[in-house]
Amino acid sequence: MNKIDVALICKALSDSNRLEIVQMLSEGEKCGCKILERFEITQPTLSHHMKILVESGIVNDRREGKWHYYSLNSEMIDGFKKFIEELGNIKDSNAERKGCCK
Amino acid sequence: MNKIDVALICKALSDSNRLEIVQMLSEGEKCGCKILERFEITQPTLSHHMKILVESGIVNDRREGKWHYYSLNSEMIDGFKKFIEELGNIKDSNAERKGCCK
DNA sequence: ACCACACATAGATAAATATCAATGTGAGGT
DNA sequence: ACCTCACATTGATATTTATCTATGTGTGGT
Repeated sequence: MNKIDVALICKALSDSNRLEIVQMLSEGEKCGCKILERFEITQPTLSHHMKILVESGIVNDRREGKWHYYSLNSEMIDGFKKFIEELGNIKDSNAERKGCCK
Repeated sequence: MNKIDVALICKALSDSNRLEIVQMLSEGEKCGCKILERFEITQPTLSHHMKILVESGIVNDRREGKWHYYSLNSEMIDGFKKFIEELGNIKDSNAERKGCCK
């Protein structure tokens, strides 16, 4: 997973409504109206948020009849976690800080 | 660490320039001008990005004479990692999906 | 054929964001 | 005192975003 993908996922998670939706989906697959119940937003707004989550790749959208079932894309989540896990892990390679601005 | 903090950090990481800055800081503490060298942005733009990173809490700013030394705030990074690590971990609690839209 | 329901799309608006050129600030060196 | 350097702040602008109301689309039931 590259920097652009990760930045996109971060953008998707940078809204606390969307973050909460992802947490909800940790409980398992859920349909749109079930998600809508838990928020004080209108249906078009939820639709907008779901689109962003799906386009970032971390949420799957499965249609069945009238309904849309949303779930987490665990491959994507795992890739994202791996990237984040490596953030801040010091690489000795060129960890010198001697020369600065000179 | 709560949802709002995490959303703020995600917002900070949702720009690929800033994501790259954080990766750079994984190498160790760096001063602003050293960071600026690696990007094709102006100094005010970098200043703007650094402010967002510092305000999100994941980057520290240490002044020394004329310089600003930036480094990762490992407590914050760890808290963030912990939160992300738990994303998508299924909680059995109420993982039923039987009733939907009815 | 019609209606109700779940969801999407369009259009509008207010707020936030990324970026720049220009200018301010504060520290060190001469 | 003056200049230079590292960085911040101030507008300004173009783009993106979150949200709404209103309307469209497709599916299932009667």
